[in-house]
Amino acid sequence: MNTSILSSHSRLPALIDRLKQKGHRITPQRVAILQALMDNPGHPTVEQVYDAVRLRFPMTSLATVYKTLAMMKAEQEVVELGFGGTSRFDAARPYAHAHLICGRCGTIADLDEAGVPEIPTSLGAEHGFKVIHGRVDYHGLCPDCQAQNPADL
Amino acid sequence: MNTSILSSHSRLPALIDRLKQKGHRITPQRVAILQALMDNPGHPTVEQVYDAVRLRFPMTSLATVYKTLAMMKAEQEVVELGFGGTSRFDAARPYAHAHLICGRCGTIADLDEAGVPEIPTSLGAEHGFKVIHGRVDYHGLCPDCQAQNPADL
DNA sequence: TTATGTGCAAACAGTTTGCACATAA
DNA sequence: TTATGTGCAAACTGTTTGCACATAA
Repeated sequence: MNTSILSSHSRLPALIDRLKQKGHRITPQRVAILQALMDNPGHPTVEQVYDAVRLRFPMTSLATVYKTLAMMKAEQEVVELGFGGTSRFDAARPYAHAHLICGRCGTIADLDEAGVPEIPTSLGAEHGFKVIHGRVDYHGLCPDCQAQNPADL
Repeated sequence: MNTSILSSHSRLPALIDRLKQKGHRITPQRVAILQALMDNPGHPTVEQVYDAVRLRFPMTSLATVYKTLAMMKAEQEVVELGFGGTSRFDAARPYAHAHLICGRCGTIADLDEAGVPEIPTSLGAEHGFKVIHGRVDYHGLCPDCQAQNPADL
């Protein structure tokens, strides 16, 4: 179990309050979706969120998951990360992390606390762009794929 | 016109040679696709590459563009960048650049030569991961969207 | 009570694939 | 000559939407 001081236990109620104050209703489905997002330390696909949600609320539909994620994205509570075909979602976590993405097998590994530049809030001042979330990806080849096709490298 | 010292004029023949040496045939369609990729300083969608290609070779099909891009990705001559729904492609350019992505309107702006960390080749040594291409995105709100809905921010 | 959210199923958009024909080497 | 690439159209996958019903506030 994740024992991070930033686990969902401390962040979920605050998130619910923020959504309520913006006029969104808090349904059991949404609570389950929010929990699934905050409990997942990775970058789950919509399908993975859906599966996690159904453990609590089996009657939740995929469409509702999509709609709720869209709402949260609009409220900037979540960041949509496109990795190739499928979208993945990342609850706007306060700590930065980089991704190691294998171009051959598609594996996405996390690289916490390394190689990630601090988010330059100065960007806002210079370009008028308000930065919510910084993302760093390293595309390349994972060890397995390097070993499998040495001739191609 | 792009007057960069790294323009397609100097890079295209070398790219063609590399593909030939790997056993790929060089068809007129492929040349047009390669040129379109190298001439585009941004991160074109498949459709945009397709449109550019048709200016030279109107008979080129979309399927061929997809197939050629897949081949180039496998050969690591191009990086596929997923931004939300559609994929975009970036000829593996030797200079780093960051993206400013507006979560509301979807605009993607380039931020050359700023905020981009040098690609840590040390990653390879530590994790066995061979880095081909580093990517830095800043998700947030563009100036226009900040102005349009100040109440939501 | 009533504006908002849910669930289903149909519609969509982007991407991939199979196969007959064309062609680079 | 022949293995490889092309083009078409059909198939797929992930995502979005319309609408009747349910429900949080």
